[in-house]
Amino acid sequence: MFLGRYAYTVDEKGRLTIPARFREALTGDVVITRGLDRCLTVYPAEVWQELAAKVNALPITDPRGRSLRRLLFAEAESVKLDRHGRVLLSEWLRKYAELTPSAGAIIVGLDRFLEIWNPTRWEAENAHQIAMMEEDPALWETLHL
Amino acid sequence: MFLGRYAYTVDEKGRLTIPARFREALTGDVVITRGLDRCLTVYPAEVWQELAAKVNALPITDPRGRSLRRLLFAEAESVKLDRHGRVLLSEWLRKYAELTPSAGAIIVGLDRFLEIWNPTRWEAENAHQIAMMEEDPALWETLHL
DNA sequence: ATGCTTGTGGGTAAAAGTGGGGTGAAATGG
DNA sequence: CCATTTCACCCCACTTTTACCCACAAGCAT
Repeated sequence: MFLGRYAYTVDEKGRLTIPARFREALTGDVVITRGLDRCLTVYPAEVWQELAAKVNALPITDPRGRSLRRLLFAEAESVKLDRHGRVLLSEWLRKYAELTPSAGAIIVGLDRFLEIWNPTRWEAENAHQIAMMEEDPALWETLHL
Repeated sequence: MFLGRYAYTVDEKGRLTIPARFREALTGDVVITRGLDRCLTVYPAEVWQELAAKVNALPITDPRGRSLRRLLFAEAESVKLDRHGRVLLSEWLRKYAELTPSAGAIIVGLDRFLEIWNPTRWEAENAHQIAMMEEDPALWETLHL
């Protein structure tokens, strides 16, 4: 269960530390790929398998299915954490999510997977989220206990 | 079943004592997140699971689903009580709910979960509740209990 | 009164975060 | 096919933060 929002640095080599409390669930292979909204997504192997299966089930005749396939699979990387719990992000992925040493990175726990954000982009997204909820309070209904 | 209102202090390290009578129901993981009206909410693990399951059911391709997911999970923290029944609140959550060592905190039992309030905000909210009830009793009819 | 439980504060040892250097393997070019 | 270079991986070292432990103080009940 990944929860919370953490600020970390990206070093000159393109390495990013994963929060210590998440590492236990990321011992094996980890898949990093492009996410929607210009962030990166990080999946434990099992969760990735599930997601891949769902995408593979989409008919190849659906243009949206083809796009989603390319978005997820084309730039995906299977990596392992190093001894200090860091992952090496390819230059391509770093560029996609605008991750630089000076800007740093925000790691967000989303229950079953993680997202990696450029901090200023995350702030903007956050403001956007709040605005959307205020505009459309009915969305909160989903949360009724 | 959480009931009652209790006053506690927040120490310099950001720790907050949970009332002793509540601890029995909070032995495992506890999830703390921001609530509406600038308070924090505290959920036992089982109650949180219910919430999380509902949000996870939303597809990632729906922009509103993504926003809701990020709102709920990103600002939540999974914590354990320490040996003395205290939780450590992140700086971010403390700032959101205006919790400082000098102000202290009010813990409110709300049956299935708890709320944590800045004392003066709680008083204002309390007065607001009563005023609303007295001014326009008809408002409450819609709840038809 | 006197134990016991609860609330509060602080100190310390361990772990986490960050950066840099060396080594071997793969890639590139002649 | 060989020489050179680049890059990823592993190791080490330093700094900061976290979490655990203990000690004291203040009720409450016996």
